[in-house]
Amino acid sequence: MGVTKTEIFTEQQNRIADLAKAFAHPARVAILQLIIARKACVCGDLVDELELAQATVSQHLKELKRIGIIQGEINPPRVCYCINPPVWEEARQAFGAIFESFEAVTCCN
Amino acid sequence: MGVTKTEIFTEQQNRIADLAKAFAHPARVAILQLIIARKACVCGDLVDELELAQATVSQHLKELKRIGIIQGEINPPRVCYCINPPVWEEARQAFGAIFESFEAVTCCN
DNA sequence: ATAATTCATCGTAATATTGCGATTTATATT
DNA sequence: AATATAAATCGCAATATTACGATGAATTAT
Repeated sequence: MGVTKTEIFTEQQNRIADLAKAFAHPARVAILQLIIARKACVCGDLVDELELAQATVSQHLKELKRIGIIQGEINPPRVCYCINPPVWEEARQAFGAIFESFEAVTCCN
Repeated sequence: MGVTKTEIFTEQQNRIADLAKAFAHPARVAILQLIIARKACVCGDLVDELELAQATVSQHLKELKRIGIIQGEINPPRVCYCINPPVWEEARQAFGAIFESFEAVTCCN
């Protein structure tokens, strides 16, 4: 039904899925990379760098904010975005744990 | 339009987005965790473990196969799934690189 | 005050995803 | 051959996502 049955999964599984969504669209990957590369926070420069309309970029930023992986500081008339370190660390830990959980033991090889 | 403009992003950005999609739905996270936990490959046991219809599980498996992160071995009448080590390693590297690229230097704190 | 800017949000359109029942395919068993 | 089992695929419905033009809100500059 296009509606994910979140209630049948664990909190952890739902959170991992959410964190993964931050990277599950190339525009968001590009936005995160730009924010990181510029160390200083980026704002509407993203619109210039990406071939996407301002409204589209704004929507991706909103999604990244919802997940919590970035934060925006209003610095009128601009808004300055940067990585939110605690959530970034949370994501690193979560994915690190998953990747470590598998030790190349497969049956079909 | 619901259609991602993949052509305006780099190969790498598109690939990372694809790899992230493997983890961007709680059902797929659960499936990967089950496959890993059972070391031996899981097949339709997934349907028993998850409260999802067989058709739904099959579709998630198809997506994971498309990405390449799992592989299925036909072992009639069952199909045995397991992690595809090279792609798993690719994902680990890709996310590792991203997470390392940020060193807690933010402007808004 | 007025105009210019930056960005968020609204509304809309198009496409994608999620989920499942029903069916099909493929093989094993009888 | 007929049946049973396992899994993929089809077709549909419902919801989500992606994208953008237009508009609105907030602030700065004139």
